[in-house]
Amino acid sequence: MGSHKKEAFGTEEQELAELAKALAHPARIAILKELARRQTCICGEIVEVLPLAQSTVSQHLKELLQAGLIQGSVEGVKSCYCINRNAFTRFEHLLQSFFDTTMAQKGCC
Amino acid sequence: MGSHKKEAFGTEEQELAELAKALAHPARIAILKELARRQTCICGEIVEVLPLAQSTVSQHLKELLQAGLIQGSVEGVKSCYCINRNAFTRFEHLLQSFFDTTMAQKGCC
DNA sequence: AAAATTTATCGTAAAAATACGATAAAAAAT
DNA sequence: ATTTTTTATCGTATTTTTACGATAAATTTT
Repeated sequence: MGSHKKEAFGTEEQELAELAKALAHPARIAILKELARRQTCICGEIVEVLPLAQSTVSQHLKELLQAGLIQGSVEGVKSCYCINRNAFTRFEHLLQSFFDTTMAQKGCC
Repeated sequence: MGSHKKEAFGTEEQELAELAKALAHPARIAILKELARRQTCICGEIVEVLPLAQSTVSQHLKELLQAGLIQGSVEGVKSCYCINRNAFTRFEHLLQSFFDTTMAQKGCC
């Protein structure tokens, strides 16, 4: 019990679910917004903006990285993150086709 | 410790995160697609389509209900679910403004 | 060289999500 | 009236997520 079972679904569904999961916490949405807001894609000032400990923010950043929504590069002792626009575009396309499918017909309830 | 901390963020961020979380599992995406596919918004044939136990599907349906993405009505012994188009529209708007914000400028990495 | 800064990772704890079987409750069929 | 069907809920086990403090590793600053 409590297993995965996610492999049993289509790859598009899995992909969309993964990306949606990355957005499934307000902290990560806030991080993405903050990364977009700063013209310099600077890093751990994010920690100052969020009401979370540094290690927790680092963990959220890691999840966003794994989902592919952000990119990171080390710059001296500071790490620099920024939005991965390609992944965002892919995300938009997946959502588009999802909404196209689900909103196609009138509701019946 | 594993507390919430979600209240510390903006309501729009919380709202979007909630909706994204509802999409954060392929089974729920598959359920929504199936509900949209059938012209009659019928119910637990979903169980036959998904590779999950009846109780698990029921649990996923409950989460979709709580997120507001579907509506349910009891019809005799069968329960009938269908997509809540209003919630979907709201979801689309929230995503729109999120993408508008995050895709506004060129990446810098 | 020593101290301070920055960030990732480890360890840990608590909470939430995932999944199933068993069971209950209600309606339909026999 | 009894049996069957349908679905929600309960109990439980496992896994994942969330969060923090402590620490390590690397680079600056002093």
